[in-house]
Amino acid sequence: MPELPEVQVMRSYFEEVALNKEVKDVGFHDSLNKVFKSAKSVISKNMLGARITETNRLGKYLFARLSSGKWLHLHFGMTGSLEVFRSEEMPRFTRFVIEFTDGDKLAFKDSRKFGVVQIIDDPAAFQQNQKIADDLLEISLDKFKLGLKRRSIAVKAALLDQKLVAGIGNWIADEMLFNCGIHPEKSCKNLTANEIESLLESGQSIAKEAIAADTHYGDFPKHFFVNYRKAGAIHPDHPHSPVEGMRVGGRGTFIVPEKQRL
DNA sequence: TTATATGTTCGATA
DNA sequence: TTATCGAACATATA
Repeated sequence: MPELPEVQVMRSYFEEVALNKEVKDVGFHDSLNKVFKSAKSVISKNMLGARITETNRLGKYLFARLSSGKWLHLHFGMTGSLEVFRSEEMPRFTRFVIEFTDGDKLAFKDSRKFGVVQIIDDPAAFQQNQKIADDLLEISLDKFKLGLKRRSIAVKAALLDQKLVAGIGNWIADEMLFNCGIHPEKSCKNLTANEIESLLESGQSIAKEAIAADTHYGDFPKHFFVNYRKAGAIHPDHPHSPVEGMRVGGRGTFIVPEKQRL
């Protein structure tokens, strides 16, 4: 579930559980070591005995500052999430566990193992090295516009590119394009200034509303397109134009044809 | 059994 | 060289 709003909600959850607590132990549970982008010894060395002093987020990337000096970076891939447990058996698909001295254990779960657990110097350096753009909630209209202008790909593919703006994922991209009445395959270079502006506004308000609803699906505003995001569904505002599925930029994509013409 | 999945990266191609 | 596209990654679920 991890796009910007989901990661923001997980950040809050992480803070509730971990802030100012001391790490007593860490546990590694991925036999293929796919999610550990730093050596396990490095993760242990930096985390054992350290406290979590603050958190940060850029797009879908979550960071936790360690009192030992470096930062823990978590990325949730397609299927990552967090869950606290204590004496129970660890949750299904747990890949990484942070155990605190008060007995709480925080599980990083990720069935598909596209997630990341890693030690980094600091979020700013990480952003630079990975060439990640500004967060959707922070980016200026100018930067957003420039990023779109210098590409000639389908607008949806551009929105999903974290080097253009950080935090948009597949459902938010569809949501934005629906709101703005833009076909996902429209080329970036054919976007009008108005369309670009409304895309950014739309993306920001979607993210904020989703965070406000705690990213709980059932609590999303009724007008959210994601509620009707499957082929054949009928959006109440467009009773005669059933939702159509297609593939754009390699991703499942849904539109209301009547509203989003090429 | 087949298709799809809320993400990112890498290699091939233009 | 640079931009774009599609495959690949590992696994679960419908």
